[in-house]
Amino acid sequence: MRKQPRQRRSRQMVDALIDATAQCITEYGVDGTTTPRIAECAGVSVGSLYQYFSDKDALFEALGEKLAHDVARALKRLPLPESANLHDLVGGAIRFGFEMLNAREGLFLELIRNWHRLPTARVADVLQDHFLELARLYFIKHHQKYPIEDLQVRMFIVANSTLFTMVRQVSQDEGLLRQEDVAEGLTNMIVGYLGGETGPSR
Amino acid sequence: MRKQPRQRRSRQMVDALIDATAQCITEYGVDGTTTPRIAECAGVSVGSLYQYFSDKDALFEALGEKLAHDVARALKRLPLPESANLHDLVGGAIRFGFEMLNAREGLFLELIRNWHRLPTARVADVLQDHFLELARLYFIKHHQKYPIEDLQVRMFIVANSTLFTMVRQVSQDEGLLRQEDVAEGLTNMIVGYLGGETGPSR
DNA sequence: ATTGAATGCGAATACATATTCGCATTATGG
DNA sequence: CCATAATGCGAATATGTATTCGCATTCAAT
Repeated sequence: MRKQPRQRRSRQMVDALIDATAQCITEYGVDGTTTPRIAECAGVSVGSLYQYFSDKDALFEALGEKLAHDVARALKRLPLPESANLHDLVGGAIRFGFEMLNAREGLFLELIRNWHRLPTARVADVLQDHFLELARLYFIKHHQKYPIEDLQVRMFIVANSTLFTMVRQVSQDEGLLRQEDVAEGLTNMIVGYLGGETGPSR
Repeated sequence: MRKQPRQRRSRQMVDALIDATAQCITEYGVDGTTTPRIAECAGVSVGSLYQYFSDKDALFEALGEKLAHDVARALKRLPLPESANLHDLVGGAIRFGFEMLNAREGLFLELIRNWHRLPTARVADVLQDHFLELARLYFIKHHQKYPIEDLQVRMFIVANSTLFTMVRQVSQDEGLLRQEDVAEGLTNMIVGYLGGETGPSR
């Protein structure tokens, strides 16, 4: 951030700009999100935008920070039934994921699609860490011990498989496959993988 | 294609332009691939480019066609050991996938990363169809019958999970996880999912 | 109220890129 | 060899976008 907003008015403007960025992304896509549009959408001039953000990327970063915060908060409020078995836990997480992708008019969807050219990694990190920790807790509790490294590999595979399969499912407008079926399939696949044995070849 | 290239010289130019497009993508990324650069890289003027391609997208489409063709040919030559078990089959496919992603200086990697804004779906279709057919054959042969729809869901999940997990693995430059471990993990997950039962909840 | 700092503005600047068009060059068929 | 069509060229055009800068407005402290 180029300058700290000291007065109330300017802090509001910074917020409005970040919100406008999100709105433009949902409305015009990442490619159609230009600085003039963001400014107009926020009801602010382009010049003001550059008072507080050194460039367009800084805006996306700020949006990323904010979303990471939001997601972290949403995750904390997710109830974690103590008694739940692995299938229900994973199923719940996946349904939560689909909700997020369909929420906010596809904002997250568009951001994840463009993951490789956006400074939005923080959001992904929050998710990754959360589920890694969750898995650690679960497996400790159930006395199933994997070597740490193996757990990291498994979480990497599970997280990316789930996330991008969901993104692809939500992206195809013609509902070829039912979301519920995909959710159920993913759940089964993951539960089998996480709960099962290490496999024949090692 | 705007005009048919009738003479040998022009047919060569069309090929050179498509090759140049691929080269620019590997060298500068999808975003840095501009029409002037493509033309220069092909040793041809911009004007000539537009003689045969109505716009930049048409070039990407043509590249997609060509790659789809190449991939289809590579797939046909993949040996399919009759005796192989599911684990080896899937493992082979995944190792083939990693090879493709690392081949051609990351051309496929970059294309898949940008899947949502490129007219390159044909390549994915070729892969999808190939593996769907393969799976059908395998399951018929082994007398395990799923309802067709369920097979489609499973292949959708398996294909996307694999593809994007591999892309993510190859994308992270710092080799946090070893490619072999990820390949093995993916294989185990998929074999468990495809070979296992339908799951408790249906 | 006054003054200096903070804030806000948006036309103007500086690129960059896609695409066109009139003209030059080259091939083909007679 | 000639005439005509096909091909090739690249400067020029049109458009869009990021970013700046000098000036106007508002705020906050005295």
